Amino acid sequence: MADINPTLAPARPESQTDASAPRPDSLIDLIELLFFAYRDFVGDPDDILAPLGFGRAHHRVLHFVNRHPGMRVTDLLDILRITKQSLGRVLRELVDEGFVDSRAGESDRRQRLLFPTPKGQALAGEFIAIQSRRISRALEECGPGMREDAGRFLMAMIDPEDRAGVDRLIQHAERGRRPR
Amino acid sequence: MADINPTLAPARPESQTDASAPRPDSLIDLIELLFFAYRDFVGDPDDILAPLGFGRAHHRVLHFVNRHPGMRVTDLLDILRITKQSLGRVLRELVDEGFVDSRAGESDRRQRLLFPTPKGQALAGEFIAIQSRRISRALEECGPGMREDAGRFLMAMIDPEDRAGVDRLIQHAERGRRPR
DNA sequence: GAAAAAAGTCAACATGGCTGACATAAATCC
DNA sequence: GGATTTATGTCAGCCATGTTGACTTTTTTC
Repeated sequence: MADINPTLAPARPESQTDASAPRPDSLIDLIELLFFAYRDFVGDPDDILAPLGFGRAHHRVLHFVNRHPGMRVTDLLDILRITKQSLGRVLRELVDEGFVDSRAGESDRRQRLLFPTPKGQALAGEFIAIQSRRISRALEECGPGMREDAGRFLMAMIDPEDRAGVDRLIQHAERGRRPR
Repeated sequence: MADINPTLAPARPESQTDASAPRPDSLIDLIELLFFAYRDFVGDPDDILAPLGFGRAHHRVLHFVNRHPGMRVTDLLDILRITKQSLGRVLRELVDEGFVDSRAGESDRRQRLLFPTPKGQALAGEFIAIQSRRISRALEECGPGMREDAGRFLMAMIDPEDRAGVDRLIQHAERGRRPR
């Protein structure tokens, strides 16, 4: 990234900040780091998506379908917090191109349960691999303990009322049940 | 509900993980936590933006203009990594509505140097306040030391070749608004 | 004086959000 | 058994924000 224009000295009114007390200012660097970190993080899958004619929306959908095979459309809407129509467009493309399979539920035949096809699993695996590589590298640079610390920090950044749901979602995939 | 995908299901790493070396698979939870954390994080300013008829693009532009008063359009393009045309649209609205001021450079009159107006500073301050509040709360929940740890982790998540630039960007603004 | 740089603009298009209205099948309630 | 609710899908259109490509103007630099 290039240097910011160094030629001008702006006069700012509040430049007489008092460096002693913990200023709200002191967290701006974390705000910006989160911006840049996330930008690179979600940029990783782009190279894989582009040749397929897919975008980031496809990534998100396929990721969660793959993580929670058999999830309902409603579950997905709840996780992604987008409208049925927005999801429908992306989901249809994933089904048409053979990355996701949609079958009627056995107990409730109104439901369409979503499953990744082998092709879909492979693609989802690529996304996980490339993003895991970035995280893994970052954790190694930070030394031991950061895996847990980062997890706690990120969880604490989530709206308190959503944390239980997110936790269930993560745990759930590791136990093999459907989100409720 | 049975697990239909035994091929992906072994991605239940935690069951037989040895804690020594982080395997790629074990990082899926961090991938998802980052997704949810960032979603809530960037969702904060939305309530402020909506009544103004602005979107997240306006937020990003105003933030960096406010942090680096007198920056050139080129600098902003470099930070945001969007096209001149995309930026132009958003920037014009911010200027028209009196949040950003654009003046010709003194030493190089081709340049348009960007400054936040008092109104722009106030709005940018609101964004910083609400996002700082979330981070601050998260850090408190995590205990001491997390501020530095989170900073190191996030920096390590950035593409190595960009880190120096990001660091310069952050330092530059925090070191008083004087050119070096 | 020519070339390069900084910025702006026009036109067209893609992605992925959104609202509103409506359709269908299946489950559930009374 | 009929009414209602639920889960899903779909059409139509709009909006925000990204893209490419071509071109202009002003100013600086070589």
